[in-house]
Amino acid sequence: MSARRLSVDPLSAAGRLLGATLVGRGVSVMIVEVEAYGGPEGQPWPDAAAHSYRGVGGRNAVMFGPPGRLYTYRSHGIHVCANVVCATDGVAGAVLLRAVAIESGADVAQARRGESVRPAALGRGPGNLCSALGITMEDNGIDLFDGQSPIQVTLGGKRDGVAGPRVGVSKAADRPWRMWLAGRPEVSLYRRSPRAPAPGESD
DNA sequence: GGTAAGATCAGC
DNA sequence: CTGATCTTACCT
Repeated sequence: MSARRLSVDPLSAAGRLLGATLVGRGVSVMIVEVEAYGGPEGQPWPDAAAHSYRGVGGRNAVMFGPPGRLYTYRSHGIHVCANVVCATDGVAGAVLLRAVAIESGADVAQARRGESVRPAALGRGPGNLCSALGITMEDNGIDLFDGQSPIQVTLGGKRDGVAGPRVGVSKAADRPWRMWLAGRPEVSLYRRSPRAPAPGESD
């Protein structure tokens, strides 16, 4: 089982997921943009921006479980976002999927997103990506390496990733834990969270 | 028991 | 820039 290849720190796992293939629900995509997230103080990668920072809670239990599972959460009460869990059982770590390039099933993705959405934007953004792939909160915790799962991942692919600061977070906003494939039109434009302190400020 | 903020997105 | 919409965490 190659979920073992995700038994590493979040940034390394992010690098391994870049260029990987995700298949399920009539669509096949390549991952082109991700963000790494750590865990609480006292664990290997304390990360104030992570959902797991305050310890195991209601929604984030999957983040503390074994690698290779899907961790979904609802954002702003509206969108669903998806992470791939990394590290080891008991240690929190995950990689947020931020953008994908549709390889096949673009018609299915287009139907889910709406006919007016441009092709490069079909899988751009964490919420949009889940919409395009048909991922819902029902999928929280599924094993992406299990052939029975509705969504499955295959590692291996490009390794020419570029790193920069994370998008949307108000804490630890300067940490360069976002990675993407340079030149890909599906990658979202960087914009700092309006709630984040000025660059370089401690928080 | 109340409230504010949030790993977002689309439309002005 | 703002509204939509709801869950969680933290406060009194």
